[in-house]
Amino acid sequence: MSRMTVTLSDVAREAGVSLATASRAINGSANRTVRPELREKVLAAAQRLKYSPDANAQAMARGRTTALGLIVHDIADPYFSTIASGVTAAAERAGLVVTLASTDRDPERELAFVDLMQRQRARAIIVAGGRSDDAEANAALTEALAEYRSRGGGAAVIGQALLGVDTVTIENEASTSELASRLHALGYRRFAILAGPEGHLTARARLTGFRDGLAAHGVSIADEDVVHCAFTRDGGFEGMQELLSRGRVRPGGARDGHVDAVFAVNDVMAVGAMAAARTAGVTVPDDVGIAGFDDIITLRDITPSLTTIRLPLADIGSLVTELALSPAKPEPRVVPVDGEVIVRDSTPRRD
Amino acid sequence: MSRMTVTLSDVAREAGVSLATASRAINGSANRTVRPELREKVLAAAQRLKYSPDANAQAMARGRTTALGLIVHDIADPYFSTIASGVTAAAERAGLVVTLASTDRDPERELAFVDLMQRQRARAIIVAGGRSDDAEANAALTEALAEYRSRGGGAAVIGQALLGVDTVTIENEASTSELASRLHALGYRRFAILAGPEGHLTARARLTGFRDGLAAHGVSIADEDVVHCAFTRDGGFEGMQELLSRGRVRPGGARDGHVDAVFAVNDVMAVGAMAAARTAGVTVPDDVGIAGFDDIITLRDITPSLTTIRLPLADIGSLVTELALSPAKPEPRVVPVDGEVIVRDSTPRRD
DNA sequence: TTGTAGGCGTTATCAA
DNA sequence: TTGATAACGCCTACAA
Repeated sequence: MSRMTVTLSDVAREAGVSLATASRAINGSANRTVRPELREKVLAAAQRLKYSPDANAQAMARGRTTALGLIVHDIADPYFSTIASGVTAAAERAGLVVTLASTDRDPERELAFVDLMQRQRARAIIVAGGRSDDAEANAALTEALAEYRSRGGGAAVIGQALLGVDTVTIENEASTSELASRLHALGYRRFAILAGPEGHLTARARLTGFRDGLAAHGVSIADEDVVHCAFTRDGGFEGMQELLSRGRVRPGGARDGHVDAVFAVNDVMAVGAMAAARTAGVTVPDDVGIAGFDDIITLRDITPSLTTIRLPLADIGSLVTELALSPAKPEPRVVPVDGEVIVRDSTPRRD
Repeated sequence: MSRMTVTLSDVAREAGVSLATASRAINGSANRTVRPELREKVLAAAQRLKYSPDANAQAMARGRTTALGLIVHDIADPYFSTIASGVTAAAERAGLVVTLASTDRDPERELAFVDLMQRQRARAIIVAGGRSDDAEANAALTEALAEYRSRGGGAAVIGQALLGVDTVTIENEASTSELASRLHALGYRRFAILAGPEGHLTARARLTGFRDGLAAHGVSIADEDVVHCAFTRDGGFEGMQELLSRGRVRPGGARDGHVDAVFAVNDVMAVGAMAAARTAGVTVPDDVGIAGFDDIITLRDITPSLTTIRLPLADIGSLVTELALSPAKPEPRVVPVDGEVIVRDSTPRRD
């Protein structure tokens, strides 16, 4: 092994120029002024020495880094990984590098990561994933982000606009309301909802919107038909089991008073619910219709195909990145994104 | 806004100690020797000033960073996102931060990212995702990684052991061979394979293993029943369409000479194939059996449930991270990981 | 135990 | 157009 590290000084010496000139030749500084002849010499020397600029040193000298922090609840979840793909794409376009944190829904780890990004002097932080109604956790994160922004960092969030920063919101209520109308128009009358965790704001909005949508048609949902459960596949599975054991959903189809359609507040829950139904000998959609939310790509081919609400997740990822990177306004911006109701085979027309 | 940035010097001054003492008090340097009394004073000052150490400056002064680079083909693909979750977990354990690149299978972007990580002086680089047989691209990446390692970086790969670095290999041939045997034992006799791209080494290994496994039972696969296609859901869909249009798979079940089971070299392809079959009025598994590879979690609930080969993807992610971080050996290590054949409803026993 | 001072690799300011 | 040289923020021998 030769010298541990080749520095710009080495290149300068090799090229027979000053450090300053070498620097200018290589990065083409603002007032680009290096005689082509010298520039060639420097570039050649750099190549010969396999010079690789130290990004940390550059960041330090320039006073700005090239990092972008992304916080997700769980990168293995297709919802988040699709958003992440949009974020990485937008970041690459902006010449930035994405630093990823998968926090497993732990507020403390979210805070820790914001702090970490602060220390890395990351250009911006993106927080994906619905908030809970844990006021303390939200306040802490709000403050951490405010502190981060007061030091010049950008920040943007996907979900609820309650962290005091630019936010891409999902039109949860409007789209679930629309979904409810569509299902009603298809002839469904008795609904149950796998509603997610009680404190989960996104879940709550979807529940509310769905209920409101039905109310507009004079249909209400009994409390016993709203089952709270985890926001995951297993949550959907267990929630449906609960409905089954309560006799709200039954094999052989809905009859007087039984549920004829189940709305799960996200796709993976809907899939879990379908599995539970299957296990119990309940046929979807013959015995009961099922709808979800998100339109996860990997799940587009399940049978029966799932009625759901499509979210442009990758676009949302790009959008939130651009928000986080654009110069901050005095007032946080809120960019709403629509969901599109997609009716598929899991909720056929009822007679 | 007060001073743009509060530095360690500010803290030192505020606490009435020297820069060195402040540094030692805050990070607890090697020979931790700071009177508790002073340490308290420094910590208090830091808190008062909301001091946040500059990770870049620290990295520079210490001569080592805290970054780990992860290269995947497509983070939205559940295969890669699950691996990524294992990588982030292991990285967090090691006190590192993961920098993510989603290269869309573009060799040039892979190279560019290795170079980028080199400049960031990342501690290690992990490359996930099967190689193609593009000798030129592989050689270029091999060289880039070698260069990176010669400068002290760690590197490890998931897939084929042909990049000259530590590798976690998947026992593609052994497991597909085993799968073939199991299917044969279930009574399947005429197979087709959705084989992925011709140059894709992982796809090729799975094809080979499957063929070999069948050969051991005296069964061979006609060339016309091996369909090359993209390594994606759409590839599986189109491949199956091809089999259908060739009349190799038909509605109403297999009869003399028709295919009674289709092996897709990964799960998302298998799902695409099932969709194509469904579209053509071919019932799975009644008319034809289908098997995949990977056991993607999100797909565990599809109907009929998919016979596949389970890979511990998250564990593989952690494992490859540990490899990349462990001190380099003169010879690259190769750690093989077994797949476990899981027979489900998509390939029931044939009479 | 604490402080002084040099160094990490670049960029940027200011003369020349 | 080029070249010294001072930052950038922190760590760490070395000295006191």
